[in-house]
Amino acid sequence: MNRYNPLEIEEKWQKIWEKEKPFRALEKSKSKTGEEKPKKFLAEMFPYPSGAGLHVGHVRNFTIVDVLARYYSQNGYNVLRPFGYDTFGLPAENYAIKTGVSPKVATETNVKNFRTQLKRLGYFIDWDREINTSDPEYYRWTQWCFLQLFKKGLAYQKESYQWWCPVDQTVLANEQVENGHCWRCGSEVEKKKMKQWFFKITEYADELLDSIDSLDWPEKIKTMQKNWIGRSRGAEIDFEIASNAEKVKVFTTRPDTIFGATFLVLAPEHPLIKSLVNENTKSAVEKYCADALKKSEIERQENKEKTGVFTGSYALNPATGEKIPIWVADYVLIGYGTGAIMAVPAGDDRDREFAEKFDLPIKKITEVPDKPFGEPKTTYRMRDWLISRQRYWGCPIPIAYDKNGVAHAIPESELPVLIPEVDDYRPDNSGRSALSKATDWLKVKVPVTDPETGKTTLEEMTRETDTLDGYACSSWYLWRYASPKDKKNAWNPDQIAYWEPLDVYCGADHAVAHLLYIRFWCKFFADEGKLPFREPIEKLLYNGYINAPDGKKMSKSKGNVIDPLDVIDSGYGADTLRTYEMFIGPYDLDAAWNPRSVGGVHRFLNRCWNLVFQEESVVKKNPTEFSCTKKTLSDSFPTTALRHKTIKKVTDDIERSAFNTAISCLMEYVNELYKSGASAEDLITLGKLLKPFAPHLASEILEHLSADDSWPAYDEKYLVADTVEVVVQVNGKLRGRLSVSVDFLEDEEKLKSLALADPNVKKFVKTPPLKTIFVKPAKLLNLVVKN
RNA sequence: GCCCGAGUGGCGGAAUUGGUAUACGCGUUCGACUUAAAAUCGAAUGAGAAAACUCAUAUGGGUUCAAGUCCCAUCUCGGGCACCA
Repeated sequence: MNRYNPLEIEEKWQKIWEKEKPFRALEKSKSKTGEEKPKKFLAEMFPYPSGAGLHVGHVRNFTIVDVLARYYSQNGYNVLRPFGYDTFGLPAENYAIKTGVSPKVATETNVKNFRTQLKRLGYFIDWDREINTSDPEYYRWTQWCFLQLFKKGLAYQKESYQWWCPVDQTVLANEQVENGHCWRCGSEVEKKKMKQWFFKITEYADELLDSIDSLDWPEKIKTMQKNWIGRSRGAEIDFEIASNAEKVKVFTTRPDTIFGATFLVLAPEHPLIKSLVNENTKSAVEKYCADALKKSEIERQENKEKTGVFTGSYALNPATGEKIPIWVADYVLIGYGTGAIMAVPAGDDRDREFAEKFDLPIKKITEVPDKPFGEPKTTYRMRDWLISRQRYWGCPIPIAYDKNGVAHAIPESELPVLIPEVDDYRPDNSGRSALSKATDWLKVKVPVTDPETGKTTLEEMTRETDTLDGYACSSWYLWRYASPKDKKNAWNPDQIAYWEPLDVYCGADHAVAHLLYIRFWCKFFADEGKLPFREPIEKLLYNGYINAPDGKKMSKSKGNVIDPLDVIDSGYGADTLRTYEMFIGPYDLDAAWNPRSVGGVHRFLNRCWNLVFQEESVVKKNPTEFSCTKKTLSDSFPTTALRHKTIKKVTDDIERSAFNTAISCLMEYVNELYKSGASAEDLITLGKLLKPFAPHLASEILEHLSADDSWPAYDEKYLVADTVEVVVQVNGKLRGRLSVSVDFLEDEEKLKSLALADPNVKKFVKTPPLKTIFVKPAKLLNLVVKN
């Protein structure tokens, strides 16, 4: 046979897989043998299909899932590994604005390209379950989900100050603002007062927080989510205003420090400020508040120097009865607690700094109240999820407004609300999306029932022109995977009961946003009786990034992007690429691309090929036992123990997601077989163990040896040798090695005398040992002596 | 500032429960094959030493028969949050 030619082999097997569809998940009811297979449902975070095609980072992410899918499949599981595309979003829309190509067309092209590339990697994907969030058949159900939340009051409108990206001309969720910059275009965000749609995620704040500990997720992600939710327990205390009947409600985590409260501070946006100013202070306070709003959040963050202004009014400290001044300052945030604080400069650094700057009293806390002041209150750092986007290429919000501006749900029977075709995709300056330009589409008749007569009439209304945050589309796709073609339901309850929750989810991003939102929706739909579980993801693998060879992030502008298709086409093939990305290091750490190491992995696969297909001139085969056709072997065959050891190690390593060491173990195995010769059983085992990583080559090997791909079992009895090495230490230092019969491991006295007979050990043992310690699993004997 | 991680050869990394530190790969050196090169195969490869050994897992202490692993302190790097009362 010829040399290892990956491109030829890969094309052959990809054609076979395309035709035979071996990666289709079995419907539970259709289980062939009658005997039910256990299920495994695995998925990666579905990608945004960009015009650039697959990235090596995608390949790492998808290959992890692929290794597991193939491993579980080889172990007899009914595996569901679907695939999808997160296709709504700004890149397609901005491309449309630039080129005039509609986002729909551009998206179709990109998805097609992605699919072709994915197939060239030989992925174990059930292609009959492909989904796409901008497909009307998909987004009608996104709209349905919205309506369920709307019905329960968990989708609501609120006028408030929100993050606004002036370049993308849309509002953003808190989770999409990174250091005061837009997560997509990087421009500085502003605050804008707008009426917007929200999902009431705070309703589930406690459960989202309390159930984190039970998740089999990386601690890093769990901590980030805990911090994001940021629960604080404290109290709300009313402070009476000296000059009028109003009260200022403050939130504090330390109500016990109230004796040290010497002034109050309100956020510049606080509604009570108007009633607190007098003729002397009015203009200064108004100017301060207006400036604070104008200041970008960056400025507010960068300039930690305290600023503020006195309102002219006083409040009464309920503990001391003292009159204390009320100030306005931007270090108090309107969105947290009550937007007002009692300042305790003796106990709080920020308050002290403020008091020192404005010469306000600092009073030592000498007394603690017997009965606590105020009402116990819990607050959260997390805010409700802002879901309106003033952009064209998103899922339309299924809402219309009557002539009084009241929001009405579009009836479920009228879904989907399709995205209208427009000529100009640009949002306008008014803060409305391009949907507002589809004048015919805007008009809709919605049935309204008169509460008195009970009569239903059709009323002409105007459609909502905002679209949904893309994260809404990805908050339920894992459930759609269970029944992606269902025309009657967002998800089919029987299929959900069988497949879900997801066993393993793998991704490298969205630690708080997506992974929090999907938990929120899961709890909501569980409360609705639509899901039989409260956490959607059993196990989360959060993989690291792949960086350029210099360790820096790959980016088009730096010109250091490695294209996975180039790696394949250069002659290495997909198996080398996949195996290399699993070998590059622990899956959860960032890694730098190393072109030479790719060559090393290719050499390894080449050696695998040679072992099976090459003539004796290259590989020294076992002179007595080697035969590719011989299926039964004696236990005394020289590589039997090694084979069983390798099976155990590779199995254990895949189970604990240590893909890099699983591969190094296979390398050792192959190196050893090169030296000692291989039996047919050894080679079949190699093919089986290799298949999750290099499925094309492994399929070729197994076909050649007429073997199936069932995962091999190991037998403990082969893992114990007749003769074992016992390490001898003196005071913890290695001084000798004994080769002894395995029976001696039971006889510590015998080992001790053998050790003391060793000339090298003798040199270090001048007096009889005080004690000896024998560690059986490590086969280590430590002699403790006093010399 | 606060909260997490992580520091091991020339490089990526291994050591899973406190028990033989440096597996595997890259690189380098030498050898075989070749007119030659590539490819391939074999050998060596933490530092010092001829060797016995000694010293090495960021730094300094500690616990232990035994520490890369546990404890305390310090330094460096990475990530997250950041005026959240």
